[in-house]
Amino acid sequence: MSAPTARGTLSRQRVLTAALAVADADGLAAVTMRRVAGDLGVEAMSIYHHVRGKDALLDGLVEAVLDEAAAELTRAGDPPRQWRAALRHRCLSARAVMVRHPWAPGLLTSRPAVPPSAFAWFEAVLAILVGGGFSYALAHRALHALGSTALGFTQELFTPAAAGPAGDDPAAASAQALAALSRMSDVLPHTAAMVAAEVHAHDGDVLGWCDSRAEFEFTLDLLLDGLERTRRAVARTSAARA
Amino acid sequence: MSAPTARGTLSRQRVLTAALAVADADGLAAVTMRRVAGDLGVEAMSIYHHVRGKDALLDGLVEAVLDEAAAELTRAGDPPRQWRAALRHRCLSARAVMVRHPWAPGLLTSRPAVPPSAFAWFEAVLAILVGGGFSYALAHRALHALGSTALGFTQELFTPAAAGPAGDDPAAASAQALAALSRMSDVLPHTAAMVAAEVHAHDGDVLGWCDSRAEFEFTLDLLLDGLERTRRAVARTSAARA
DNA sequence: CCCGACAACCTTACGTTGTAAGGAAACCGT
DNA sequence: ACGGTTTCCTTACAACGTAAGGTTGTCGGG
Repeated sequence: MSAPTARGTLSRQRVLTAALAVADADGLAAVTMRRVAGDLGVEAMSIYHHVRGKDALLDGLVEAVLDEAAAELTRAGDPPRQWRAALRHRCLSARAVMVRHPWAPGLLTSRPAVPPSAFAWFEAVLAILVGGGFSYALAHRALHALGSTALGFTQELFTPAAAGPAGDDPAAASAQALAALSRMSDVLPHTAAMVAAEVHAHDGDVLGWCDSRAEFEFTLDLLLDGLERTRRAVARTSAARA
Repeated sequence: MSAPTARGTLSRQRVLTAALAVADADGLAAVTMRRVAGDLGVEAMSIYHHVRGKDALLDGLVEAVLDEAAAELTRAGDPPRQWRAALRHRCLSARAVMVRHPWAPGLLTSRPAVPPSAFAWFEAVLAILVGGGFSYALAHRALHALGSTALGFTQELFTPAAAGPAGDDPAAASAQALAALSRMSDVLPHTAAMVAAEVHAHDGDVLGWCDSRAEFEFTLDLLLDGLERTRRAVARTSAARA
């Protein structure tokens, strides 16, 4: 017969890396319980002993990607001191990882809740910003602006679903998210501080404090201003050459 | 018995609007052949006579959303003359529609190929930009910069898959995309012109002509510059007040 | 040395999905 | 009235996620 299956050879890690290999090779759609198990020489149900289910597997995948991003960050050398360079450094590192795993951005934004490991990333970005003299309000806007484009992910950061189950009551969910966040203020000091500052500024309007319309316009104007400026710059240089 | 099903009552339009209703009500995951058919009082297989399959149904959905965006555009009044205001107008219209259909951005970016109707949108944006004095090169960058954030969608615009089936040869696919595009130069003059200009500038490096790394850095710097500027502006006003 | 407990792993099975194949029924032009 | 075409239904299958429970390997204590 074939060699008896080596017992005790599976593990959450092995499952996750197998899933990642499948995604890299054949895309996210190919990441199937049966396929991942098969690649490990094992039956589908077996991996349920190491991963709660498909959703947990996908969560594990984003976790893996974010870990890789963190690794990439250190691999790319010491972070610059200046906030601008430091942010650039971070964004380019994130992008490098996303390019390696083209399925990652889609997965990130499709996850129902913000993966916990992502909070660490945001916290670091926030630290850079406030360290560079940004107010929490502006840092908040900056986070959104850099969001989908530069960080490669970010959906609605503090969307109700981010905090855990809270029925269908958005107010309760929001309050719950706030509570969860303040409980983590030791690990995520800047994030917690930012939320506190914003909540205070909007004076209890907890639901609307992340006014995405305003965020959107802010980002949009940032881009439009920048485009206008470079347009003028280009016009000037070509005029000078003539 | 129940009333005999009225024949000839179905149509691609009815199927599409039913699917859109399902997506709005219960999310994109609820858009199932059986569910959509059921909501139309019909069996699953029946709608295959009006839609080639699930994929075509989803394509139809994005088409519907983009049509709605076009409608929103005219509903929001005459477009401003200035390129800046005109672009802003367009982006905000797009956003309004995306907000109405939260599942839309995810669907847009998850579609394997750029939906044809999206090209019309890009063409219009390009027209605004070149009308405002942008070179094709800069307009191209602007398109990417506004991309995911401001337009709400845009993935890799001219990704090989955009042009149709071409096996696994990226070079062939790219050439095919170019050919398809030049064939449409009457409908999409600016798009075709931009591509032509860029191809010429990069002198045959067809594969890398849409260097996403450069695009990324351009957008990133646009944002960082803007952030720095507003940070300084805020610092100034608060200093003046003190 | 054996043996009971405990993982790790497999088997079977169910409900759901997309869709291929072909049958029945209504409509339409002649 | 009737043949053809369109429209819709029935049946069926493969692939998916996963619940339930059986089997087998490993290991510590008697």
